[in-house]
Amino acid sequence: MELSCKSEYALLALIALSLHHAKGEPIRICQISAEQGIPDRYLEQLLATLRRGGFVKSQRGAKGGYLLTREPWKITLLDIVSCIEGFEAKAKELKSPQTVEGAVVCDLWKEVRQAAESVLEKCTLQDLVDNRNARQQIDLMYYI
Amino acid sequence: MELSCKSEYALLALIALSLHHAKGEPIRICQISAEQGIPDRYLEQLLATLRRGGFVKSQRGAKGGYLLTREPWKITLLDIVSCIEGFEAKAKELKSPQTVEGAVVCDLWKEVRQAAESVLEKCTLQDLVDNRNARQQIDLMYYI
DNA sequence: ATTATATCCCGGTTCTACGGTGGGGATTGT
DNA sequence: ACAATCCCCACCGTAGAACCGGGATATAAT
Repeated sequence: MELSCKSEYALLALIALSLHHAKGEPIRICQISAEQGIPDRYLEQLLATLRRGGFVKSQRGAKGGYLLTREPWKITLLDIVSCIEGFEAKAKELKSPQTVEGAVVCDLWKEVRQAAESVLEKCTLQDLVDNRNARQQIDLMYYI
Repeated sequence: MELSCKSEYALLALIALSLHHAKGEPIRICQISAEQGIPDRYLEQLLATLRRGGFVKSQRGAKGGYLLTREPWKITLLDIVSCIEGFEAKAKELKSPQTVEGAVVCDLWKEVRQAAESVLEKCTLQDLVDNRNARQQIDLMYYI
């Protein structure tokens, strides 16, 4: 389970897409990258991965951009992170332990991974958006 | 939180040290590396890190080797992994988020990390050793 | 004292992934 | 036609992982 900058960028982009999702209009890469401070050419790659993962669809040409394919509450964060971090993580698991000690540590690893994944599994993209809106309310109160 | 091969090697080495801990005799690097299938020169580096972290002490010269400095039940796995994966992980936290969305994702990251760390925190080196012994019993039963 | 044994410490090498950049091509609304 | 926008492929620099060598140093046995 990796929690790299990559996954963070992907979540930020999907939050941005969720916020505009009601309108039904596509959002441009450069718009997201400007709002969230993500290098646009890098974001492009991540959105391509998310598109292949079936989370977003793209519309090419003028007035084009990206759209969510599903409602934000139908996407768990584990789905997203798994897509971004790739499936070669599964390949790493395949190295079956040769010793008793190796098996014990392997079990421990699975337990830790499970703990992390359960957090991501319980949380949907909509939950993140709700958190964002709640936090923005708080910030506004301080501003007044 | 990284769960790399590095940490796995370190845990295996410390399990091996725990198993021989009662005798009070030091164990050589080459013995551990042979038992656990760890490249000896690499293991040397990891044991040096663990020594600087205060988990093991070394005895140089003939009949030398490594020894645990504390009892296995006084060492949590979080202690070990934190020592091995380094403290620059804390530096990564320092990048305070610039946007509301960034803050939300940062909170999520902390939550995931906390979940993983709590698993490691609850488990001591002795627990690992006990698991190992229990598993070996099972293997023996199948063998008979 | 000498020697064998072991760690210690310095360095180098190879490989992979991450974060990021660039160029050219395909598609689409106006 | 044209501009806007995504698509694809390739590249670069850096960092860390995993690993290897060589020599210095400390210790025990002789």
